[in-house]
Amino acid sequence: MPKTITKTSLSRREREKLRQRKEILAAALRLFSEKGYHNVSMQEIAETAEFAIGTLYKFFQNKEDLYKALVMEQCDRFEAAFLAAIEGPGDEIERLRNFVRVHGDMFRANLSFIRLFLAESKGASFNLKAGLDEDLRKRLYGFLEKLALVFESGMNNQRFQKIADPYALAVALDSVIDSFLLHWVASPERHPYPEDPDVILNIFFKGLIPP
Amino acid sequence: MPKTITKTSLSRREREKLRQRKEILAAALRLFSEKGYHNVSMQEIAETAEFAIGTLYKFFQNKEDLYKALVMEQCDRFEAAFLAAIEGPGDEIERLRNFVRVHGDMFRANLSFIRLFLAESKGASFNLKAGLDEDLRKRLYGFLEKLALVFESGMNNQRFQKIADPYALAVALDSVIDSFLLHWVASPERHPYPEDPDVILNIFFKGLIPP
DNA sequence: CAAAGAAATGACGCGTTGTTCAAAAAATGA
DNA sequence: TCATTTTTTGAACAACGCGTCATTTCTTTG
Repeated sequence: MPKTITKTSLSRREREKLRQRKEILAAALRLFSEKGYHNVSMQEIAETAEFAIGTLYKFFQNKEDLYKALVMEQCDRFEAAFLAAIEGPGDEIERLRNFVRVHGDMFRANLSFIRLFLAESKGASFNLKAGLDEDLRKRLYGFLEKLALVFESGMNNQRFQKIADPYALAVALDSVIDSFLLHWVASPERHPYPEDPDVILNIFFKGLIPP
Repeated sequence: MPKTITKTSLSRREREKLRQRKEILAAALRLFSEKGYHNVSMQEIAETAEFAIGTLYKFFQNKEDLYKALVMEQCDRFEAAFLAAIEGPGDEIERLRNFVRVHGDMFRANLSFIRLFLAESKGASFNLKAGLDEDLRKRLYGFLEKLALVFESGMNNQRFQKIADPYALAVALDSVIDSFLLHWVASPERHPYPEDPDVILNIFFKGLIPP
């Protein structure tokens, strides 16, 4: 009767549960990414994950709950990767380059989730009653403030000129990257996401109007 | 029996029909903007517009049709205004300023539609079976090509430096404006949409890295 | 004014979907 | 092995919403 569970390793039962949960979320991710919240039924998720409908309700209170958990957990991964890039080593310019690069990498590796992610974080998502979008927007703002710190720090040590408010620059850079990625998703051959981060960053680094 | 209709003025009946159609679309716009496609029922639209459900089907084949017509007609207005700005008089810089300004004006005047517009044109919209988003994306691309011409022309007559591909610049400017507007919608007092277009344009005009 | 035609109405049919729960199956442990 | 507990299952339920169409209301015309 192994009631006690070590902090680091869970009981076999619990590990099994987590595995199942992950499988359900994986199936749901695939479906939601392809068809959107309202065009996927619990029936469908259950079939794809090879569980009975009832089983889904052992893990998630309802459909909304399942969806929220899915989006939130994916966002955790994205946020962690982006933070690592902008708070890692290197000067401000190098960190911005890393950010652009990691953004591209993450999106390439999670193609199916991109559209869902952009829809939820940028465009208005009317999927859920109690706004998931609000939670996500808050997280985005929090991240943008940290990205703004990179610009601010660069301005403080004379590496950057004060051409705009740091937060505004953060907003701008993030949106430009997302736009480039969206174009890349739409037609990868016509609008490839640049290997060289400076293709994007030069828009910010260099001035359009000659000095 | 006024069967013949002048090209310019329609019969009383037809004018009446158009008025009704407009009223239905106005009601639908309000509802869809607030709650999104899937959270608005035909019942609700009918009640808001003060018609019977059946009447809606005199004007639109089905719910999707109604929604598409709504979004498309709104986009017509936006596109026309934007085109007037970037193809109007003035040098390239002035035209870009106009574009930023008009963008702000249009959005301010159509607040309720912004989120819907961004969701449909930027984020993935899974609302409809046969992609409205694809149509809109095509239109967006077409417009961006015209916006790119402004940058190209500026480069050709030495007003602009060739810091990036003109189309890339168009994508970037458009996305930055939209992002600023989205932030403004979320909290108008904290992130006001700048009266002075150069607050946004300086990100492009001036270089972050000193020459 | 009355008959014929046109338009508007909204209750209802029908399919869909989220959620429940009693029964079946599997796991447990003595 | 078998009684007991835990987990899984999926048919049944209830709610909902789109779109239809028989009926009513309004308009036109003779």
